[in-house]
Amino acid sequence: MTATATSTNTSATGRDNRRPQLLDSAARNFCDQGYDAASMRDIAAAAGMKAGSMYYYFPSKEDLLVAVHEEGIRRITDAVNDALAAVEGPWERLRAAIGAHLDVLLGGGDYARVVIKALPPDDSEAHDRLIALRNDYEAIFVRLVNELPLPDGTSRRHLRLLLLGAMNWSQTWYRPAGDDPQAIAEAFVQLIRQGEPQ
Amino acid sequence: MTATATSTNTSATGRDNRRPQLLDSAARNFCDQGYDAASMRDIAAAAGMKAGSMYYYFPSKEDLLVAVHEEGIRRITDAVNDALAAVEGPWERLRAAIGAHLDVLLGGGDYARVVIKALPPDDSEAHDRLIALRNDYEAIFVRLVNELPLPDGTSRRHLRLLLLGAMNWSQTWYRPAGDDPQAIAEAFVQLIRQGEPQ
DNA sequence: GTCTATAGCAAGATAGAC
DNA sequence: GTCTATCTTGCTATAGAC
Repeated sequence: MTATATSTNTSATGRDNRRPQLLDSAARNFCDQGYDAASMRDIAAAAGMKAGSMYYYFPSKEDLLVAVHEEGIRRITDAVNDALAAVEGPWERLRAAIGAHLDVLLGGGDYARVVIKALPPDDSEAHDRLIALRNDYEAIFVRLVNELPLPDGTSRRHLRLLLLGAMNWSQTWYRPAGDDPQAIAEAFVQLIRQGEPQ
Repeated sequence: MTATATSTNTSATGRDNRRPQLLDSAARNFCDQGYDAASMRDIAAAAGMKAGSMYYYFPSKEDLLVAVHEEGIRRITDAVNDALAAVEGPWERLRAAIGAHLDVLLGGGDYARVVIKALPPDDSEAHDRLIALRNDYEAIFVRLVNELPLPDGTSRRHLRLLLLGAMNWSQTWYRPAGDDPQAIAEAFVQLIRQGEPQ
């Protein structure tokens, strides 16, 4: 008996739970329709289940959204950290991070998109928690921007907000037929980098 | 009989309709709660009316949202055009436009906020129409960016998307206690302008 | 674990009195 | 024009059988 399994197995395969499929389905539905418009029935149906059964895995719709957000943030964070692992130079590192962020956000499936598109109601308990999660992630960019060689008096805070805003808003206008996420990242960095001190 | 009035007056004051109050209330509720979560009952109540009565003015909730968007876009457009009227110089004009956009978006009431925060469902008929409205507005920035003196090879399209994204996303992080919209506009322009050709 | 069935409620919209 | 009353529909969530 391991400490992680709290109950006896009910399936010979060990895959005794369908949380992952439910999360996938929830991510897809929240992304397509928004949090309010997505229904538990539809989410369950897309995972091959009836609505009532979901409550075995998630005690409420809001908990489901929180779980999708956590997974989404985790995926973006991992992608950005992976992209940074082998890159040297402050501008190159910023470019790599923006590229990874845009890759996941624009071409990486539904989880990351939900993080940007579907927030819970402003007054809910989950709201503050998800904002905090996002802030943790954005701390990566605080550091990347702080390491840039910039003229004195440049507002690094506004630079970070400018870039994160531009990145996150790109969901609004991005079309796969246009230039790809890496090209967008390159263009954004060039715009900031113009005339930098050589 | 004028062509614009289609029925006999029913009120001695001439203010025979309460559309404006309903729009105000709708803007406030869509802004605070989002399109789906805002209810026709609440919107009507805030305008001193019962839900059923609203349908005299607006045939559906979606029509109400469209009307709020139209008014929001109109207000942003007017503010930006007013700000541009007296300003010369391409960078100064860009700065003025960003300042006006941010003023309305961050401190100008609910209409403009709804334009950014509350879109109708992706598959609705109203959606395309509101996107088109926004594109018309953003054409102002196409022109402002085209007039900037920039190094050859700079992607003016990406510069515009960068700036509009940063502006619109600012609703997410802006707090009245921090620096004001004009200061943010100044900071954004400085970040792009660094090392411009003198 | 998944089901059926349903409680309990709130929503958008309509009908018709006044 | 605004009301009351209500239709119809959909939702989250729960209860209990299997």
